[in-house]
Amino acid sequence: MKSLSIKDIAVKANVSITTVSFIINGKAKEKSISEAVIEKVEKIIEESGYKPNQIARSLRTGNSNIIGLIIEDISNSFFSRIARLIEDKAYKRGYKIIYSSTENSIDKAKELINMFKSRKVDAYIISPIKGIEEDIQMLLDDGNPVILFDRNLSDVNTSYVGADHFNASHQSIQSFIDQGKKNIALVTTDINVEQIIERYDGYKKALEDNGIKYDDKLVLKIHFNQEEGETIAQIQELFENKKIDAVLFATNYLAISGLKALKQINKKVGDDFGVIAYDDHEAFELHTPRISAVQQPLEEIAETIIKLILNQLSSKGKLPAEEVIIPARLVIRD
Amino acid sequence: MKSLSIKDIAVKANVSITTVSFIINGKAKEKSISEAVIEKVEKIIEESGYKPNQIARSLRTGNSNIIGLIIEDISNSFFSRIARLIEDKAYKRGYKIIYSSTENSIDKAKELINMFKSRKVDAYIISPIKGIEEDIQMLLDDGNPVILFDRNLSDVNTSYVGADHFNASHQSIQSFIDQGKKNIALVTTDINVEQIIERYDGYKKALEDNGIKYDDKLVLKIHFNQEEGETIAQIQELFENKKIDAVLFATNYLAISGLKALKQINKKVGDDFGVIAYDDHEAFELHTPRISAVQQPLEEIAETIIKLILNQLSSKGKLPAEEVIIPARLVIRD
DNA sequence: CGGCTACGCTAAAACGTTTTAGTCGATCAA
DNA sequence: TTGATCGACTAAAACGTTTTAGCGTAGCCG
Repeated sequence: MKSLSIKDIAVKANVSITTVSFIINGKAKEKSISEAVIEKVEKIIEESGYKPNQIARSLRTGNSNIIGLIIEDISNSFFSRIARLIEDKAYKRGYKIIYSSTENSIDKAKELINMFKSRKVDAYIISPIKGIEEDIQMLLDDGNPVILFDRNLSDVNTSYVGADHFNASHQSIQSFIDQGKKNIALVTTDINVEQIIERYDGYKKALEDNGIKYDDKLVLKIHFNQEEGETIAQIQELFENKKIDAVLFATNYLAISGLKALKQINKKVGDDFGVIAYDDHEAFELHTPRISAVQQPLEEIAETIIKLILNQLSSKGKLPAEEVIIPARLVIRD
Repeated sequence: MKSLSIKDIAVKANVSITTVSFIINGKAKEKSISEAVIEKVEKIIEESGYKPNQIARSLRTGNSNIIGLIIEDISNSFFSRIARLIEDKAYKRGYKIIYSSTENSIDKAKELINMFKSRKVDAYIISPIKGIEEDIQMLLDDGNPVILFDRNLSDVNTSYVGADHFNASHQSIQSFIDQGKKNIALVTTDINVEQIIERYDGYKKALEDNGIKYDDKLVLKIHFNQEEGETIAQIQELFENKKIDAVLFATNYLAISGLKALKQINKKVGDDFGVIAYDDHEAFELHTPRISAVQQPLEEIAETIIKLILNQLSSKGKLPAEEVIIPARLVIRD
């Protein structure tokens, strides 16, 4: 069963294709189509269940009402939650979202950008990785709205929305120090992205501000794509061999692995061993004792992203890049 | 900067559009284009960075190399994990995935189907809800490959991939009984979908098989879209007012809420109070004590879905609907 | 009465591909 | 010599829309 086309409707209504198109697009009044014809055509459309072919539409108009969202990994709860919020908000404004994960692979990221480009998405929301600066610059040069989030790319002049990682990290470490902790570890990843570096810088600066000497041996950089088992082993090694009374995990999945590691070596979180995780997770609230965490304001981030995108879409000319840094919240538990 | 079209390439290479198209689509040999021309054109394409406009392609060929994935909620870890696996596997076979969440709204589900339809996706993977049978039937009538997963729709004759919810639930309850539990509660939702009903049936049957009388008061049906606070309150009420020594949560988010509820009223999970969650979650492994869970074999489900889809896509005629039920695994912890 | 504008509608071009049905010359078998 | 086949390529239709330009009639102004 072939699906209906505008032509079928035109024939049925005994009017021209043009007329039907005007009616579909709400230009009937403006183009002075008579009330009678409008009603007749609308009735036929209704009855036949005709839906315009969006592909033909896109081909003709050059836009798609689709926003492309490129993230690191949809199965990470930070991203899946933000994706959901963005999807929701975009949907309410008449936009659809297509998303896809890069898995931190430069090649896949490039491919995704190309795919979105050849599908003529109207705008791009990207949590980028180093190595795709050129591709992003090309999108910008072609006049596409692009918003980076979560991580910024300093070499390229785009709008960006993200949390204040430096301060959140600084504040976390400060809270440890205020509790009298001295030997504070940082478990982070080796991916070379801004927000991870900022968290590291915040850690360092807080130590310095309090006259505590930075010790390289207390910082563990986990290789990004490795097996969880190995991660756990490395973390255990850190905790068993060093004198440590507090630790900041730079991502929520590291914190999860870290908590598993602690559990296995039977080291308890508590007054004499503090833990803070960056990015909250359901498991932290449930853990005994409950784990403190830095919460990124997801709702606000999503809302800001959508606002910036819509601004850019509705303005003809290019808008100046805008950076929005949103404070993160340290939630102290138990 | 307008993007290049096949015509630009043709002009540059001084050949016809047709020739370029043949080369792009690997039909050069078959259409006996000379080696020299092939090389020349390929070089020009390479240098200019030309990418075919997929929209025009789709319009002409009627397919898109895109598979539409419709799920309940991307921020639920079960779905986001399966989405990631499906995306990955599809990607390796040259297909892209577009996904979107229904939020259990019939209207949104219908809209999504229409959106995918008008974008001419090649196939549909849907975790359906009751009320969209007709829409799915229409997709089938139009000859589209459709695979349902997670939940089946008995009124419509589609392929389906899902876990064996009845047995998993039965087995869970049986394990409680084997431990000597007598008053076993079930916390489930009121959404009227097959897999939830099967879990309920498994619960009932296991009690019956062991000569335990089914007690309506031990079954709590949580309204789907309600606030978490209310859910927690209801669960607390259940536990405080009834004599209960074990509970099966029918979804992982209910289990999360349930554990929060238990924590607040300071009821400990342990030998005299057993908990099993349906669908595993990182929080369960980390909980003290660790929480047992029914694991759906995500990897296998994703793989099976993709296989069925590809089979249908590559066979011309319609294939008979196929139901694949995959056993779930009860993981007993601590 | 001639020229304008408004009304109600439509023909046809354009968007960027794929694909069918050729064309034109050269080679080949009979 | 002729008809068929092959090699190398191409013109043009088609996919389903949107949109520009325009057509014929009627009413109105001066």
